[in-house]
Amino acid sequence: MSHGHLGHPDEMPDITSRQRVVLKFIVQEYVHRGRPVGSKGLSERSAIGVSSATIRNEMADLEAAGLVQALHTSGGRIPTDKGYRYFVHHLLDEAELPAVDQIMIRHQFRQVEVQLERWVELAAAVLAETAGNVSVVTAPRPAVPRLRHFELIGLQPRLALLILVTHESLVRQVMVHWPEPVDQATLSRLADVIAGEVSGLTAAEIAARPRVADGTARFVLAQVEAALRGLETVGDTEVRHSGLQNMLAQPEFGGADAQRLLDLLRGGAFLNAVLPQLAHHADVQVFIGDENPSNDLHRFGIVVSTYGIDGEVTGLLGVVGPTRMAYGRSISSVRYMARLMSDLMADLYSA
Amino acid sequence: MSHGHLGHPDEMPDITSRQRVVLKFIVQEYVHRGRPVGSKGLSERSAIGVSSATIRNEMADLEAAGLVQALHTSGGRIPTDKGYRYFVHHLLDEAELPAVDQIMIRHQFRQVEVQLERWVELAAAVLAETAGNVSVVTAPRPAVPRLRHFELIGLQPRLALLILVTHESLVRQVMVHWPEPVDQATLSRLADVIAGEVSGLTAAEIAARPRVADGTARFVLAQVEAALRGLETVGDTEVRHSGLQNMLAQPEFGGADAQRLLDLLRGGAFLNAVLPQLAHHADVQVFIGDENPSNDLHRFGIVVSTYGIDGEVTGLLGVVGPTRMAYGRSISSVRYMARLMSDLMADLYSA
DNA sequence: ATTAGCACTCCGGAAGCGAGAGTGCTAATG
DNA sequence: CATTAGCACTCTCGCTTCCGGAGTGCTAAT
Repeated sequence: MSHGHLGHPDEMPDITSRQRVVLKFIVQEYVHRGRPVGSKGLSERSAIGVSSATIRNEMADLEAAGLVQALHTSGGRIPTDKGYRYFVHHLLDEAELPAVDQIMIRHQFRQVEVQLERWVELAAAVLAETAGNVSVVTAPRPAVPRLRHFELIGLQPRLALLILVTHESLVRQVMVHWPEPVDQATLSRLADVIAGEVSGLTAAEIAARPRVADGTARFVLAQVEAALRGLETVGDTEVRHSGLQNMLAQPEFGGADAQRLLDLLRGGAFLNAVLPQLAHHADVQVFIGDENPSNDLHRFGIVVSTYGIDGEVTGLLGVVGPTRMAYGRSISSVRYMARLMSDLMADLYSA
Repeated sequence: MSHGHLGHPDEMPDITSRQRVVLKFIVQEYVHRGRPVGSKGLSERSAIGVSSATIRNEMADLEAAGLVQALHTSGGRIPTDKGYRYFVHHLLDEAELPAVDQIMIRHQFRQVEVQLERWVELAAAVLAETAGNVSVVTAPRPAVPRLRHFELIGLQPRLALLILVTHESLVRQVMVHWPEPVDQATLSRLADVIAGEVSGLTAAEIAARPRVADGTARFVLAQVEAALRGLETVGDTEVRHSGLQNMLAQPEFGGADAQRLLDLLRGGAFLNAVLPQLAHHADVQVFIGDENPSNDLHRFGIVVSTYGIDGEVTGLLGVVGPTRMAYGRSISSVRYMARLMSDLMADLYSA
């Protein structure tokens, strides 16, 4: 029952086992119904078998321990961020994603075109659906991409399309303006020659090579290097998201919060906030409320995992929701999707 | 002052020139402040110089003509869809986009990587920004794409990446599973041979060719044809959108409407609804409220234009907002962006 | 044709009110 | 000693009520 991997290793308050049951029920009930939960309803609806008065005492203790709070003098308790965290750490029975969902998801992936971009897209859609929240997925990036192949296709006398494929099967296309007109024959020749020399290298290795004499060749090399380097930098990574409807449907998350989240997702702020916090172990990580790095995220809960092939290509995938979210389901979904995407990457990458 | 091109050619009611002034003021004021406008405020704030009583009479006439309506017995008038339409047709002084904005926009386009996908993305962002609404942009599609070049890159013994470039400089990449292992040398040979035969052709023309004997070659051809055909069908065209924040900021557009719009934008329903309505002349078109084809759109206003090179590649670009939106600004923005994108396409496509 | 004046209507926010739910405390109970 | 019934108290929420302000149509005067 201990899941130290799911988050911060802060020591948690000691509470009795019955208090744990109460806390668990409060979290589940509040997540489910959205209303603070009181002693009476708890003693009746739960199978705990003690009277409301006893519950009240336990609740008082839980409140003293900082795990729940009462918004108003009367009106039941809701979990604090710390309460959620305790729940996620110690109280969550981690079920696998239901087999029905698993089958449905695999089926969808079989339907779709075999294409990285489509997978990422689909992963976002599926994740949003199964977790019932906003999902966030980045395309996988190689740690240090190596050039596998590149191609120059003349579009106009002074304009060509440079397509490069990395060893990790990522594709990038860039338009190149020539300083002077170049014909297709020259392009093909150039591509052949240069490809032979630099394929298998990283951007840094290409840059370190001795300079070639030919001006055009040097120019192409520079472009290739720049494009390859573009794949390295995580800064411009695009964050796919999906499922904003789910968030808007939440009553407590009116326009303002959704707006903030949108702003964060656009422009990479989200990634920059989350990424440095991500430890490198492979399992799902959870950030709840004020544990989040960015102030703008302190009303959200984040369940996130990396995926891909360790040391080769990795992407990020997770869900964002209100702190009051179904962490169990989200964790199952994220974990499953991360595994699935990793498998797909493995199929693609290694023989 | 007549702009018959902006929408439906329905005949409009005859109203006096003073009524036109009143209507214009009502639309502008309502768009700006979001509250119904009454006779008193209008007579004071506008430079019209008549008393509120006179305004009331004029308003009654406008209401009889179906151009404005009173939501409640007391509480001012708001424009009807028909009123907006009249405004857009006859009352709008169409200014060009301010020079400052133009410069700013061009600057941004110069900053960004020369790449079609980036342009589309940027166009969406810029349009949302300048129009202050949700923007919608599709990547340009050729009417009938012709193959310019394609490339086969082996990833694994039985998996290869098929990259094809059309005459219009669009790129598409598809993964191909071989029925049996094929090595890179064979791939290159295949690509060379086949490319020579089918480059310059459309999907239909490729399909019509006599069958080649070699099984693998036939397989490749089928894949190429399918991929090329995929570029023809508009069904799966992805609709980029941006600026949802702007919509959420509107008080009257709570979660429900935003949700509906999101649903529409996802899954291509939006395109399918708007596309058949689009006439083929090149200028901006406006759909207001119940003029919209889809019932789901009847609370929205749409300002949209095609862009690209006539008969060659065309895309769609526009903004969606509440019927109460600043049509003038939106039209300027859309028109300008359509021109800009068309110019960029022209640079790319023709010599 | 325009406008001042008037009686009327209706929205929207403030205030009031009771029901329901929840709380802490105390005293009784096993 | 833990548990629980009972009680007095508090607070929210939804309801009504109640104006003030803004807007309207109509009529009569200019």
